[in-house]
Amino acid sequence: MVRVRFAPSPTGYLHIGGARTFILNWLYARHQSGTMILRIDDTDLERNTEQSLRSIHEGLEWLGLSWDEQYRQSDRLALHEKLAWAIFEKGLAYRDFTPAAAEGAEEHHAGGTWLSNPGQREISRDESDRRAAAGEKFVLRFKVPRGGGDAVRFTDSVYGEQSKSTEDIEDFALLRSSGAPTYHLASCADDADLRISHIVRGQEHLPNTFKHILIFEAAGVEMPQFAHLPLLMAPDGSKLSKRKHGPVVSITTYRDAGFLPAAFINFLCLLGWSPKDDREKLSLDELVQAFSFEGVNRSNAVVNFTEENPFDPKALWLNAEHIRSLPVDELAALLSPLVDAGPEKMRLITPLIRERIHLLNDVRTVADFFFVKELPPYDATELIPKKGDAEMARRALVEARETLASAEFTHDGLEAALRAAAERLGIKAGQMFEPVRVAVCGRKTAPPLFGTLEALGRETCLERIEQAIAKL
RNA sequence: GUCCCCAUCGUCUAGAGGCCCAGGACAUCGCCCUUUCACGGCGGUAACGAGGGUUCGAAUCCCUCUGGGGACGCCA
Repeated sequence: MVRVRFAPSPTGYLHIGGARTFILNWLYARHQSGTMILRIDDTDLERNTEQSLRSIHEGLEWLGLSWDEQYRQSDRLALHEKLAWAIFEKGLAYRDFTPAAAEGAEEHHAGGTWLSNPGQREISRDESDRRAAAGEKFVLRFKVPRGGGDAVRFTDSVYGEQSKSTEDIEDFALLRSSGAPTYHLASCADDADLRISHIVRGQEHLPNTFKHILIFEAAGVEMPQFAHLPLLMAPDGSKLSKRKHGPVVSITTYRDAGFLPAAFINFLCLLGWSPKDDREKLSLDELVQAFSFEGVNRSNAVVNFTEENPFDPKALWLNAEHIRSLPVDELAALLSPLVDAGPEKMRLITPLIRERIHLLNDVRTVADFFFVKELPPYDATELIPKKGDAEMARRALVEARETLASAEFTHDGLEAALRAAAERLGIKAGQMFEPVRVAVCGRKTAPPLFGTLEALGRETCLERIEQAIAKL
């Protein structure tokens, strides 16, 4: 039975790296008909915030990927402590009475890896118990085996065979001097208790895994399978971080800009994973179907954002692709709240703009003229068609006014009427359409003309053409 | 400093010894379609970090270097 978990610590908003970890966990769970667990790793009381917790839920809610079980680590402290002392009783952990290092003490790193504080491992059990009973502060450390030349080994589903000499693993802490469990202990205790079968997380945890293996072994529980994911990087090569890169890495930024969750998920999956068959655009079902750890890459992936363009161009393209493949009614329903338009009108407009927007919010700029009473001011010279002059523009508009007053107000009817009008004036169709387009849209770049006229309605069209004539 | 991981076009990637003087996608450039813009179609520019091996043959295997990233906390 596959059981996976996403275990964020609520110390900041959910960013795209975290979202990607969640998504790949979720895909694996669904692919295997397994269980997806959300576990809030909130053992660091100092840094936890309720706001962060809300942000995580908000982000995951937007993605629309559900989880089956939820836990909060702070509710399970007793479990963690119990494991720590069980390990201690087995003689695999010891009390370290060394006072906490002063702030900024860096001398550890001077001569290689720090392994343990001098003398502490050797304190006898009796003395250790006595000093603890006397109220002396201590931190409980794992007693990493020394001297045997042993190595800790495991097989990562993504990175393959891994091993690390125990000589390179320091005696990490299990319990702090406050008695509170550390991340390593709490995480392993919970993973064991929740019977997590696969630990899928960022590659930054790869070196930690050796410590976790030691804990699992000491706890005498079945070893979970590990799968580490390549990291998401900023274009400058550094690891994505909330602090350094700000809102561009927040998942809500994508939501608020008008990404479709399906497109966003699709994009994140393609960073560090590939279906290996040249497919780029995949639906959620296709992703679930195609996902496997074999498809996960080992090298880090850059999210290509810049100051001017906060979104990776490929993300934008994928979003446009997903938008285009949405049924008109569905897309119209998503769009109408953004521009405060009725569903009727929006259904008419949607087919005109759906090939022209990358983000849902683009509707505001691409289709703005559909929703304003008064067109923003534009230069009268805009009305002049190619190879024409103001007089031609005026004649075209006057003719258009006549024509549109009586024409059948449908796409085909309007096209026929305006083409005939152009012929009557002896000008090219384009020279007829251009002034009309600018008159009704207020600019040269706009959606297809006939559909636009139809959606705008006869009254508005005539009004705007009238105003344009007045400008000339 | 010590340990771990990684290394194919600008970016995301395919490639698990001959199918690769390296394929796809985005971006970019050009052409076509076209009433503008977009969509679409066609085409171009563009990559195996370096050096050694192994092999008849290496992007693919091994070693070294270089480069990048990560971890070394009583944070997670």
